[in-house]
Amino acid sequence: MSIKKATKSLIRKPKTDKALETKELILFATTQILLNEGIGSINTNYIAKKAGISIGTIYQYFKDKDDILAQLLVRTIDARVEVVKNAISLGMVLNSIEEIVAKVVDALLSKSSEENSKMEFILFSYAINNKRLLVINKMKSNHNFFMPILKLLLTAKVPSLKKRNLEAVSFLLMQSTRSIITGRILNPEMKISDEDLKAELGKLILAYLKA
Amino acid sequence: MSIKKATKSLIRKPKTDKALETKELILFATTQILLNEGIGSINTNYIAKKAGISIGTIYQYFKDKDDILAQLLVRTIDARVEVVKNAISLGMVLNSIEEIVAKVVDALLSKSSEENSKMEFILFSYAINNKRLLVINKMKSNHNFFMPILKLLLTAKVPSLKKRNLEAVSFLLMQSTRSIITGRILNPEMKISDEDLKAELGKLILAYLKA
Amino acid sequence: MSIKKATKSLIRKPKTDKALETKELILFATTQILLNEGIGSINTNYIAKKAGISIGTIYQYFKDKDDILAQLLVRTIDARVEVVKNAISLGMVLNSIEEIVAKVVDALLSKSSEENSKMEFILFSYAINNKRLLVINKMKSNHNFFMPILKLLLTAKVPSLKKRNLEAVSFLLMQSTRSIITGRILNPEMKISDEDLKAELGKLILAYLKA
Amino acid sequence: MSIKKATKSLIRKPKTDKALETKELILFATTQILLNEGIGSINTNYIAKKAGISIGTIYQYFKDKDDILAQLLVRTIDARVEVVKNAISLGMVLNSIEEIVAKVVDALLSKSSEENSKMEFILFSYAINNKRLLVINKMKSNHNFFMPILKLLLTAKVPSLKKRNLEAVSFLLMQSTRSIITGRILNPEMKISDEDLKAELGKLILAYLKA
DNA sequence: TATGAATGAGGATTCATTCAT
DNA sequence: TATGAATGAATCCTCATTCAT
Repeated sequence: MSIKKATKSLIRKPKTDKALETKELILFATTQILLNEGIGSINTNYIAKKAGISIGTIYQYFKDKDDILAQLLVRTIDARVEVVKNAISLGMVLNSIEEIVAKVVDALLSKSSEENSKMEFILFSYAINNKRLLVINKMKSNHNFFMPILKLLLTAKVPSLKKRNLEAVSFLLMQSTRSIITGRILNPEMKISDEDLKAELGKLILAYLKA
Repeated sequence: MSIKKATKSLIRKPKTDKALETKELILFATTQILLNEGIGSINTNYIAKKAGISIGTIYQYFKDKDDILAQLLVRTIDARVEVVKNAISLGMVLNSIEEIVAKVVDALLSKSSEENSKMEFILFSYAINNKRLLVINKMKSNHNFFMPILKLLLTAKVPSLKKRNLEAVSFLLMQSTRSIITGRILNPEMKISDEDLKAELGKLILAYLKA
Repeated sequence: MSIKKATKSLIRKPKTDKALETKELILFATTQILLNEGIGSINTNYIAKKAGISIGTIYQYFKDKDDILAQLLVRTIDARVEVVKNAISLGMVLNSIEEIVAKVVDALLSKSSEENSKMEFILFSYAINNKRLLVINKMKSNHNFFMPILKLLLTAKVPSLKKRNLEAVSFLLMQSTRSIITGRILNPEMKISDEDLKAELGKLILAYLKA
Repeated sequence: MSIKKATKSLIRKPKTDKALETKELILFATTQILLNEGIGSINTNYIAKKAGISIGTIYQYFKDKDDILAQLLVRTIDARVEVVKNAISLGMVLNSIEEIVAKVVDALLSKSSEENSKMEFILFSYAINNKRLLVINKMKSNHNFFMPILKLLLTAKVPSLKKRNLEAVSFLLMQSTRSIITGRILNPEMKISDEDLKAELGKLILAYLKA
């Protein structure tokens, strides 16, 4: 997450259990601060305090502050990929497109995905706004991994899509889905029920696929 | 040794042409920095330098740094509202829903809206991530102004919508559209042509409305 | 763009000897500047320079500049209380009122109390003039601690006082004494000898008590 | 009130009524701010605003900020002198010392003297704390003017004083009186009534004179 | 005389990072 | 490995004062 110098790099790769735990402590504390107080409250001394360790220790495990955020974003993205994978992989490829969409939408909008979505928004916009290349590349590599699978699935299930710009279709689908998830989180007092939201998102995706 | 002095803010409300011009200079410089270097590069001394004025002058017209960004976001949002207004207002209420959607999509994705969209993303995520209430309220009041109009238009043109949760439908439409616009800007090397994007976004909206 | 971040204050409570020493260094440097150059010359960079530390270190131990002054005033007040306590506590309650007054006056006007008195004037008037509540409250709590003792002592030694407004008597005694001490310090070229001053102050107090 | 440079000095000595009024406006606004908000809220732009004039105009009548405060202090001191003069001058030299003391105490502690006392405290401690020579000298010249008169009066009325250090006696009297006046103002919630305070101050002075 | 836009030195504070122990 | 004291560059903001109109 840093474009700066590349001098010393004696970052410990934690091997002992204890060390691994310490690293988790740091990432956990950071997550808590991000979710509860926002990225404006993130600073290394505060993270150390929340994690119950000393500031020096942070630098045993992370190159710098951005490194913490970057690793956290990577985790967050991976977690979301996992969610989607789990929603589909269960032999579901045999199901109808309606069922698949329902499953995926359900997984993405589930309560358990909420924190991840919020983290993704916070960290992603931070990375974008500060031109953090590492993170942006991670997003892209992720995109590149997912796109072929999505395209394959789509053309298999909705043959009519073959005639359309699949790149664009996938892009629209992903962006829409992402923004609706985030929108709900950023508007906690929104009156729309989870059920309605899931139903409408499913409807939007299917209608668009068959358009 | 505990209570701060509450000096009245002596912000100048520019009345001279000269003063008004200076204020514009500051806002323009800030915009340039935001678009070209990102919000991470924003600092008052740099703004002053870019604007060709002294640091003190900034504080004649703005309460603090955030005040500059807030005023800029307000402008940005107003500009987008204007774009949509212009796209619709031309007696177009008589046209078909297809034509209306095409016009609006065209306006929103036009080259001239690009900077605004980027600004909106930068400033909005900054405001959200730093819990800036003023801005969030501005977004809401804007939302509250637009929603009734949107609902009216939708039910008039697509009667079948009356049976659905209009709140949810509007929310999905607005979020999707917004994120697709932003997504294109954040991915400048994306291979999808503007024409394809406009066509697909129109398709998405119409398909969803008729779903 | 309107609400400030409320980062928890990460003030170090010095536990190492080193740290404790550093904090003393800061307080000592501040005292020197106050006594020699006046509160108009106080600024954090200058304090750091005089203390031989970096500016950041100050903020490891003090919330802000006022916090340094406040802690210094608390010390100053406590020191004066100590002076009076020591002057009386030595089984002196058995002595005559004349002896007690003489002892207290002697202690308060002693050379060793001079710096304290000057500090008290400087810091107290700063606190008053800038509406610093913390300090004012400290003064009051101090007053509340001392008043009952003073009243007890006075009525025991000068029974006739029972008929008078003890609150007022104590107030006049304390204010007069304080201002005479300060007056001498603020007028270093005054021609009155220390002996004369002590004698006269004693006379004033006793005469008033017996009035 | 300034030890700084002595370059340009094109200070207007107001001759027209209008100009005189403007100067009064400035002094009045400054007084209001000092009394209501404290010296920490004094700044030239704020004074100009409160006075309803432009910042530039201030510099037509005053050399710099300190000049305003200095002129205000001179006025304040003169006003107090006037109060004492008026209390005595009315052929009262023929009265008893008890009557004279009562009159003076009454005048000094009167409601109409309150603002003056507060101003004196604020401005005087400001001047002392910032080593403003002009003001300190004004205080001294005032002192030098008053001392002989006070001494004359005292020896005439209380012959026994001739044996004592008159310099010291006068000093103690003036300091005590001053501090009691100020003390009351700085402790507005003090429970002692004005009547009691006046009576006690009179008692203190007389008892001391006859000691 | 009056205006008020502009200036910029001065001073307060933050926070990522280093390094001796 | 862990600690935490120390650093100081970076940034924000204030306010007395000037000067062109």
